[in-house]
This record gives sequence, structure tokens and C-alpha cells, in this order.
Amino acid sequence: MPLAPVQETCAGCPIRHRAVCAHCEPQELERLERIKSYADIAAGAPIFFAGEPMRHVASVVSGAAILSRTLEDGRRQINGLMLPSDFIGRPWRETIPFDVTAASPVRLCRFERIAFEKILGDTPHVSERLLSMTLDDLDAARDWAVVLGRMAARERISAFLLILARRLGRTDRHDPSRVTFSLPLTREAIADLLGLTLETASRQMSALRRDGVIETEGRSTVIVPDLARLQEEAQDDDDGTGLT
Amino acid sequence: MPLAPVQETCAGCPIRHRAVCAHCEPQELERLERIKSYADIAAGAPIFFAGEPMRHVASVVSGAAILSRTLEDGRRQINGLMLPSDFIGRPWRETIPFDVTAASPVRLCRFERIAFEKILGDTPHVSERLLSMTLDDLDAARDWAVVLGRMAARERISAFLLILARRLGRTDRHDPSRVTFSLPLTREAIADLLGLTLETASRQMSALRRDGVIETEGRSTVIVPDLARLQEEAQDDDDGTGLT
DNA sequence: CGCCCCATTGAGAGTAATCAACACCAGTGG
DNA sequence: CCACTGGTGTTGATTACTCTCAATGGGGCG
Repeated sequence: MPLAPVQETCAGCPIRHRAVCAHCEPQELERLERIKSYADIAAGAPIFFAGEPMRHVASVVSGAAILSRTLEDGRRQINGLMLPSDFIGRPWRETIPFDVTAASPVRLCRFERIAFEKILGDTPHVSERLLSMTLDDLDAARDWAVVLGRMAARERISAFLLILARRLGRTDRHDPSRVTFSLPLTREAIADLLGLTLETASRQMSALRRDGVIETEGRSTVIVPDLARLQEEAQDDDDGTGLT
Repeated sequence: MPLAPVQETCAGCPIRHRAVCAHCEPQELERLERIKSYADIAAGAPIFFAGEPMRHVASVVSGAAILSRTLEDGRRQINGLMLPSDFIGRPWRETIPFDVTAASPVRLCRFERIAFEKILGDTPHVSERLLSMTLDDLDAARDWAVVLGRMAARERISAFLLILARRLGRTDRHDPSRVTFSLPLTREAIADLLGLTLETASRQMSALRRDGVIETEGRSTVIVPDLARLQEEAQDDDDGTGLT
């Protein structure tokens, strides 16, 4: 296991105000701080295996992790894309039903599971925050069914790019509708997330580039020149200003 | 709104030990009992509309409700099938992002949302139970991605029938692998749940009947003569004895 | 008893999967 | 410095599964 502990404090943490610890009072934060440890995982490395004992729960600090299941005949579906501030793990349960893998280099803020469960029991700011995040994740997971069940290949790619643009994108200082971000997944992983083959995923990316919906630089950099255009392609009526 | 209040106590409630109230102490249950009310909804009637203020949260006592989203061009996806003991609603939020509809006649045990949030705040047995149920729902919603993203039409129908067999099925007293249940959804709803057209859903049901995987009586009764056979069709390696 | 909704079945069209070849880039070693 | 190599991505040709359009059948309710 390529786990390299790192010294760091919560004060300068990039996800301090969005993660499970967001609403903590100073003394609650201190309790979490005492049981936390950082772990850096290399791209492609496993984090947890489905069904195996899971000693930690964790927040993603940076990078991207994926949850996936593989059928006996090799078909794989990525069930979740965990980006910075997302919470991985399952209090009150020994195992997760998904393989968890680093899609790009990942830094985790880990909590020993049993200790974390104790904190949940008597710090409402943590348990309420976790419930709220879990309900949001549930809504997001159910929303994803629309993508997988009802959208065409081009729409699926667009919906995926739109999510990344919103969560990872940096806005151009001169043109607020122009957004740039880096793809944390390979074409194969994108396909497995979207329920497509990698060839179809690649073809639709090319088509979006030909049609001017996106621009690309190198393997992983994507530029969205007009976010509203991408929203239309993704059948997304939401303006993205709602929610927390 | 076809809401008909009904007199009833928690003592004889069919979902008493599985719903959000499962782990309550007598006095906690009494607090819930004071704010609860029953509602009977006719098949096909709306329960909540996406985005509209939601005054109640509720447990499904009997029947089946569906969560759904409809795209502007009319494509519909059912995002969740809520069966007895499932919890509908979203503490700490004014609205749900899905339409909620009764698929068959539904009885709900409702709690006024604001009052329920207060109870969450100071009865750990309820909030822990709700967190646990929400985490289970999240796992289930993510599992569903495998069905929508990677399974063929015949496998999707099989996976759906298997879920119903496990949750609603009555086992034959002479043959424990023989299970009977009643379909709470029309072909169109099944198709919208599985990301298929109703014609494809119907054809695959017919094919499973021809191949002896299922038998049917009337429109809605399904008999699974051999549950193991259905599991194979659904690519399900789980024996269903785990969990809770 | 008749109507309407729901379900079934058929024929043809279209989108994505499959099979296959090639291009690109990064890292490695001669 | 450049050829080599393997992983990753792109593009093309063909196949196959599901969708679409269409007609018919059957069960339940007024």
C-alpha cells in the first residue's frame, strides 16, 4: 500500500468548509484532528476492495477516486466519482460494496472508523453534516440514473463534462462563461462511468470538439468556451446556482 | 389531494421494526406518534412535485411509490422505487428534486417536516437510523447504475424482478425456491425504471416466460419457480442472505 | 356489455457495440 | 540523440440490439 503520511493542519485545508467537518466548532474539530491521518495514493492504485474490512473512512482532499463494480464477465461500471470534499466510507459497517480506486493521484484525510463512529455519536455537528452530505449524494446518485437510463451518448458525455466544469473548472478572468479543467479519468474510465464503450466515448468527445462545444489541449485539458452551450447539450435546465 | 386520515397505532404497524422508527425506545416512539398522520393515496396520484415546498416526510406503510424526473422532451426516468418501510423526504430541505407518485395504492405514515427535524436533533436512535437507511439507499442507488449502465434488456428485467421477489415475494410452503409476488408497476413504469421502452420491457418479460424463468397470472402476478435461475439471469452473485 | 387502457407482437430503422487498424505520447534504453 | 515499446486515444467498417412506428389482443371497470 503506497500510503505516505503527511504533516498538515486543518487550518489551511482546502476542503475545510465543504467536507464532513464543515460545521464543526473548534473543540469538535480538535477531536477529529486527533484521529485523522493523511494518505497519498498513486494514480491507479487501489484504496479499498469491495467486501474487505474497512478500517478507515476518509475525505478526498485532492485528486479523484472512483467507486466501481465489475461483473463476472468483466463488464465494469463506475458507480461514483469522488472529488475533493467527498466522503468515502460507511460508518456502522465493516465493508463497502464497491472497489475504491485512485483515478488520479489522491490525497485522503482519513479517520479510523471506530473512533469516527464514536464522534458521530456525540457531536451532532458532524453527524448532521454527514447525514446532509449523504442525502445530497443520494440525490446525485439518483440523478445519475437519468444519464444512464435515458440519455444518448453525446448527452452523457456532455453531462459528465458539465459536472466536471462545475466542480473543477477555473473560470477565465475575461470571460466568465469560459471554463477550463483537467480530466481526471482516462477514456476507458469515462466510458465505464457513462455506460458506454471507450470507442463511443472517444468518438463523442471528438464530435463535441468538431462542433465547437469543447476545445482540448493535450490528453487531459478541456476548455469549455461557452458553458451555456454545454448545458444545452447536456439537457440541463438548472443554472447551477442552486444548492449549497 | 386525496388524503384520507386513518386511525391506527404503531403497535400493530407492519413496518414498525424496519422503518425509520425501528430502533426507537417507547418514549421516543411516543414523540413520533404524536406528530404522525396516515395518508392513503390512490394509484397514479401525485404525492409530491419536484421543487415544490414539502411539508411532510413519510414512511411507506404499504403499496409502492416512485421517484421520477422527466426531461423537457418527455423522456422519463424513474429514479427510485419506494416500497414498504422506505423513507420519503429530505430533512433540512424545503423540496425534493423528484416527482413522487403513487404507483399502486399507497399508505403513508407522515411526519410534519419541521417537527421531525426537531426530533432528529435530540433522539439519536432516530437520526442514526435515518443515516443508516440513507447510506443503504445510497449503496442501492449506486448499485442501480450497474443495471442501467452495463446490463442488457433481459438482464435488467431479471434484476428488477429479483429485487421485487426478495422484497415482496411470498415463499411457497412446499418449495422454498418458488416465490410469488404482485407487480406494482405497469409495463411503462417498468420501462422507465429500467431505461428501456415499454415494448422492449414487454418483449423481455415474454421471453423470460417462454424460457420458464417466470410464470404469470393475470396482469400483475409473477411466479418465480426457481429463484436461483432468476439470479443467474440477473448476473447476481449475492445469495441475498447478507445485510441487515 | 362495451369501451378504454394496458399489454403483446411484428417489421423496419438507427444508435452504439464490436472488431480492427493506426496514431500519439511518455518513458526507457541502446 | 533517437529508436523502441507499451499504454492510451482516434478513427473506420460492420454487426447487433434496442428503439420506433404500427396493428392487434385482452382484461377490468363503468
